[in-house]
Amino acid sequence: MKKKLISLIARSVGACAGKGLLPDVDLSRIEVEVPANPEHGDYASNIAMVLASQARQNPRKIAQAIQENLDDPEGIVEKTQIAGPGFLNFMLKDDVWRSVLKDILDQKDRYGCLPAGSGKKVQVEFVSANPTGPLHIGHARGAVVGDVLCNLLAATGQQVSREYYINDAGNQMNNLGRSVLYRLRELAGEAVEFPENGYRGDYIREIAGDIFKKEGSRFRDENEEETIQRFNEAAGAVILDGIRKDLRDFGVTFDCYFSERELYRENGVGRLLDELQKQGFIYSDGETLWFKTTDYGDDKDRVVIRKNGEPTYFAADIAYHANKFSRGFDLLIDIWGADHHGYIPRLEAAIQAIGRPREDLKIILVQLVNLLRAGEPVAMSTRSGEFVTMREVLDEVGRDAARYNFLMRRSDSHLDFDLEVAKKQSNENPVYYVQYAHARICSILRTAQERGMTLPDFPAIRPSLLAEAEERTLIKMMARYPEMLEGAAKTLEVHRITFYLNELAAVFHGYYNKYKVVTQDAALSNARLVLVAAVREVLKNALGILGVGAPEKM
RNA sequence: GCGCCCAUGGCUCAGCUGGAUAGAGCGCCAGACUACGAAUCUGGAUGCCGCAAGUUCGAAUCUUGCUGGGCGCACCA
Repeated sequence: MKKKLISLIARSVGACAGKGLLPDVDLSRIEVEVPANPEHGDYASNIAMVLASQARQNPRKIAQAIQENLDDPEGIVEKTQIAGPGFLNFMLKDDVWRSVLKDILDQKDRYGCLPAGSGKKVQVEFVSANPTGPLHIGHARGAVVGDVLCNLLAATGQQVSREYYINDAGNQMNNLGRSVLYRLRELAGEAVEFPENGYRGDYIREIAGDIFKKEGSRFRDENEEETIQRFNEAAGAVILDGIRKDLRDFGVTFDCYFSERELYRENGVGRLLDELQKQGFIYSDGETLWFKTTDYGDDKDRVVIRKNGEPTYFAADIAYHANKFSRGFDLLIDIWGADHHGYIPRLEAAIQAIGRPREDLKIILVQLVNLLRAGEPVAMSTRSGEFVTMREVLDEVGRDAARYNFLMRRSDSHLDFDLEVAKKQSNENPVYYVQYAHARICSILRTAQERGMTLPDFPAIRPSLLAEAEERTLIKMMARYPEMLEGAAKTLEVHRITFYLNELAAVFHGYYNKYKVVTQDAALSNARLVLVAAVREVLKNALGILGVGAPEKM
């Protein structure tokens, strides 16, 4: 709808320019929006004010010229008006609005979506937690935001690949193997002092227990370094399996799990560093190799090969992102915990050094979650093993409520997650508000069916019967749904979907309490059944993108 | 010390990339089921949009400075 109006305005401005009324201007700056106040029309454009400074004319005069030169071959505009400092307001014909109902019922679960393959090839990397322990609640937020973003991008035509990067080469993994070894020694009856920076969670004891059952004290006959390496891999595999299962139960799946070790096979990291050194991005100070990230705005250069000859995490990450691009993606999106924000400049520097514009990598920071129980903070620390896992949250509050709660804030804003509130099935918990609207409509349709009515085809109803203010509001809100999705996809802001859903559900609940859908008047009932069926479809589609269920009964 | 993010009713937060009278939910007060589901609805009170300048037709939104809070600042990942 917006697009149609923009092209109407663009043609009018062009016509004005042709007549010498206006200078030629940049048409890409035409904006159309939905005014906050319905009296200001269905849509409004600020074009005249934008042009005023360029054209050095009174904005109202410009608006008038545009208004007079509007050519509306499809006949969608009922009337226009000039208001305020120079807004051009549009009222659309009722038929235009009612045709939205037809679109929704025709397109069903594709309503609001753009054709597959019409967009870019995008890769989204998210979660990417080290397989050193189960996922906790902070990972859960990143998982949901990433998953929903992928759904959203796919719905708006992008070709999306979901990826989990496994940091399985490095010190953290050695800690894991060592932690297992020490628990195993305890089981074998040795008196040991557990390493300071070891992982203390119970899952380590379980893994050690399994190994002990299988092989007893075999570790005593082995070289310690080799044993740790062996336990790293064994424990990492077990933990990663658990992570995959938790994610799957949370509704999050990946197309690819990419192992950091993969990068080191056939010396991929080394070869890339050599290449960059040839190009002058890497220099040596005799002992270590440095990447000149300051060339691209970082505040200092970064080490890629340590004094001891080992590559840093950053070195691997450069190779990893080069690898991603080599797989043909137009756009990479990384989702990180906000505590990693200091890492952004160096990675942006790196992707520019490997020959990509900065816009080809977008990094979404997800703020940390404050976990509460009935208002009281819950202490969390991975190392000490005192933390609430994603699994526990899932079991306690359920998938739908947990996911919805993570989507109620902008991702860069802190989130208080209260377990008691999230599991309450009450009005404090917005997920049920939206789901209830859906279930209610299903109930209405069941009732209609019991009374012998069937959902009529759109052409069979008299759309002019939908004349109540609430009905018009519902229709207009549903007409905005595709625009909302596009905006959310463009800005990568998934929370917009949640807010939209709350608003649509609110308008519906208000309508429901005021008017009856199934009445003695068959024609009116038919029209209203079509309306609420359309609302149900939009609710279901949006909930589907959020990965939240749309129950028919609750 | 340097850098990034945040600051909007009592609380938790939106505010569609600069628009018209700043909005929701929770909480508080008062009401609505012999009704297609009351997990719902209707009405009411609450705001120097942290402070101060600047940019312009127009600022919660952009710029700069300050205040206050969070997070980073490894040859960890």
